[in-house]
Amino acid sequence: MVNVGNRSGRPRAGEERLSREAILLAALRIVDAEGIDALTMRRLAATLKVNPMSLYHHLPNKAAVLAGLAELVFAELELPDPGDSVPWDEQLKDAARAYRNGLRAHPNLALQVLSDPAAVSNVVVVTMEPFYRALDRAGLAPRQIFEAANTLIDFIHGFSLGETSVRGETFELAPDLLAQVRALPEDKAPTLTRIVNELGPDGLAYDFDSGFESGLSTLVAGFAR
Amino acid sequence: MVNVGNRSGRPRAGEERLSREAILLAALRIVDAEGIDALTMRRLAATLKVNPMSLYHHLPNKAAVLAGLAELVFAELELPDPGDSVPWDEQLKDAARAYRNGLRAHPNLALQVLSDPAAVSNVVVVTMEPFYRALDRAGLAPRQIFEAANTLIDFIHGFSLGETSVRGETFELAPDLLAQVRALPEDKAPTLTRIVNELGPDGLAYDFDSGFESGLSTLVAGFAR
DNA sequence: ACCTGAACACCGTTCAAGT
DNA sequence: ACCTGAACACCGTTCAAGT
Repeated sequence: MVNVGNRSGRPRAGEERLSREAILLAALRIVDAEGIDALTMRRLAATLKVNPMSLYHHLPNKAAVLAGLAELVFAELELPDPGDSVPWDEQLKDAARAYRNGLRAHPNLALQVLSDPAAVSNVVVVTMEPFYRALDRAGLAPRQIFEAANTLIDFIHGFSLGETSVRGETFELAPDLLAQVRALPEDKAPTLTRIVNELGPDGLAYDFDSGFESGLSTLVAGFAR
Repeated sequence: MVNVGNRSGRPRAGEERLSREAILLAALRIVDAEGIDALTMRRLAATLKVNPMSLYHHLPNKAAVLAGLAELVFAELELPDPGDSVPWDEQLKDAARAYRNGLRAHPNLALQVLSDPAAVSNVVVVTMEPFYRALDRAGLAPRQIFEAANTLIDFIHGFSLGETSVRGETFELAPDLLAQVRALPEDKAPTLTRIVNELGPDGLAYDFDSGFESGLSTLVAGFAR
């Protein structure tokens, strides 16, 4: 492996070995492959074959790296806008599905992304047009559109949090609901116990896709009231 | 300050200076007061006037401390169950409000709590009875009850994530929506731009309480369809 | 301006030794 | 079993020095 110029000193113009973008892309690869805890400034520098301190010329600190990653994930997000060729509720659902899928593309980053107010605020501005357009077509008033969009986003965020948190964890960490309920003291939660038993093991095998669709349908019905 | 026995060696029975519970309570105080990053094993030991390594006799590692904190927060959670004296939708809303308030009690811990699958799974079992009872009274089938409860929980989680993330941050981090939208290129997001402009600065002053209520109403209407 | 090396003030955790 | 002290293998970041 040729060691192309890890001498110190300022590189000539156009020969910079780093850039904010290159650093963030390398960071994203680490996080995607090994999780958020694997991302350290030193590790990041090593994969870029650079001194750890060099990073600080492009990003002020580690928090900025994480914020930049949230930005990257949302920048990749492109909600489809089928225009008015489909009913408003399908338009809304499609946009919601695309948003969920965008978050799933980098599950190890979801927590970071969803808890970064600046990133979330920005994504609302950049990608929410299909949401607003669909809700407008549904005939809602401006205030209702605003609140409906927020409610839908909150649902997707909460859903994605659950969906991405479970991934990669051992199943011991998400113990079987049926067994847990049956271990409850008698009559501690009678309705829950009855419902869970009626559903049985098969009915409780949670499927994320159908859970998401169920939530979407409920919300659309609620908006349409 | 008297230094009561920081000699080494095993304490006599009943004179143990530590316990899992005491450690977790001390950790909770640190996190509540100074945020999750302030919690280190060394810092935690210092506030307990104990050697850092002593903690490891009660909790296997730092991850176990964080998991224990999530457990604590949810253990405090007590959803009111007014029984059948109120309509089912009020019963459901009240339980949802109580759940939200439980998460707000420790905002610095919300992220940790919501992303801990074991803790979330456990809270569902222990506190969701009012949700299930209300939805049962609404006349939903078991499968619908299960999915409705999940949808409601996801909404509350997503909402709480937004609510607690913004807290304590400088407002620069959640830039003004109106200004952001107006900075967009012409016709990038026409509907969004129109709606936001119609609402104006006052209409956009987001109020978490009314946002939560709006989401609850939408969901209840959707469940009742 | 951009990269480097040494250094500072921390981390979580292992291990051997005390009682 | 429970607590301690020293040590290991890390962190993020500051600072002075190179070009």
